[in-house]
Amino acid sequence: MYNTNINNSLLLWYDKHKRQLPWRDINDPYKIWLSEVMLQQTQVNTVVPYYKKWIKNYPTLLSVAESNMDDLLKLWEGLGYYSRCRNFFKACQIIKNDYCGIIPSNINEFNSLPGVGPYISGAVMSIAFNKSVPAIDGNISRIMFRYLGLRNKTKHNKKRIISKLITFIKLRPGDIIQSLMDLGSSICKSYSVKCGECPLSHSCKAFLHGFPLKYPIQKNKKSLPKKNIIAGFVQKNDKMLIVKRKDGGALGGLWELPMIIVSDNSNTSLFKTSLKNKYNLNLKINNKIGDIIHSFSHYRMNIAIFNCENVSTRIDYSSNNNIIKWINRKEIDNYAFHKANHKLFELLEKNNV
DNA sequence: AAGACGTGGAG
DNA sequence: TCTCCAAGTCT
Repeated sequence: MYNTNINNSLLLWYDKHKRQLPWRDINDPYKIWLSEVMLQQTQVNTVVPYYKKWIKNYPTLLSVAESNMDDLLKLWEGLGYYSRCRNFFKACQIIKNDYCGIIPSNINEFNSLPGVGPYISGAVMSIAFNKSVPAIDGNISRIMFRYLGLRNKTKHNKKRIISKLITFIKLRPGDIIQSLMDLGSSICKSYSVKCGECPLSHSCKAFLHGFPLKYPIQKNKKSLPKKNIIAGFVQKNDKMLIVKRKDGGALGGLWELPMIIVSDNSNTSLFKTSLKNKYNLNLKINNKIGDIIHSFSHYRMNIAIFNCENVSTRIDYSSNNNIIKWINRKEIDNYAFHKANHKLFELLEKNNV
């Protein structure tokens, strides 16, 4: 059941080729966990500066648990998938309150925390606690499909992959898991392979069959839907209006210029109505400043931004529990905005608005 | 179970 | 410019 040869080959390769990363060669489960959360669907080079900045500000789990959502989101700003940040914060608070601040080394307890799924629990168990628990991320999945010569991502095949991985990880499980991820990022990539440098090629079925890139079969994706959006640069005296997005939804907890989805973003009447309904603001909408394009993983948006004046006579902005603020342009850095806003801010600068 | 959820980089 | 991807999880 235990594959000594593969275990040795991987460890030899890893000891020679492992990447030096800020979360390597430590066994603090808090730091390992944080790195895994940040690395979800996100490239290593993107994560490194965010990870360093976070650890500098929050060196311990307790410091996170005692922080607040706004400050944490500000550190996460630009990294994307913001529910990761919200869930990590919640999970740290749960550990503080229910586990005396100690990260549970029991996989079922750890796996029950928000934002912790099968991959992260396996990764933390193996890397931080040195337990022989499999962890399957995109890299390891691809490598194992190729290694076993499997093409279809069926439930049955996924089970075979887990069983096979378990035979690899008896000795130094955390290093084996990380060696496979390094292998997947440098040698056994989605669209290119260097089988000549791979420590597994001698027993890799996809390699032996001659066409490793054909394993596994990729699903073709649907094209991105497009959404038209109107945003407003709304001024009152020297300040501009920003609004906070509702927790829980997309980009939850982040700030943005007021914006709405419309079918035709040259028609501003709906925008005017929306700001009246949501914030009890009366707007005079002036010239269009420009457009920006911004894509998410699941849709592409075209945002037209208009110059607006607040002409409300009454100061009553508390309707519907919507949180808004009037800020000076110099205060932008104090709030976490999603990327589309930074593109809009650049546009304002460029047009001397 | 398929779609939502962000962003930047590579080709 | 466009498409696909990069250490997944939640609903």
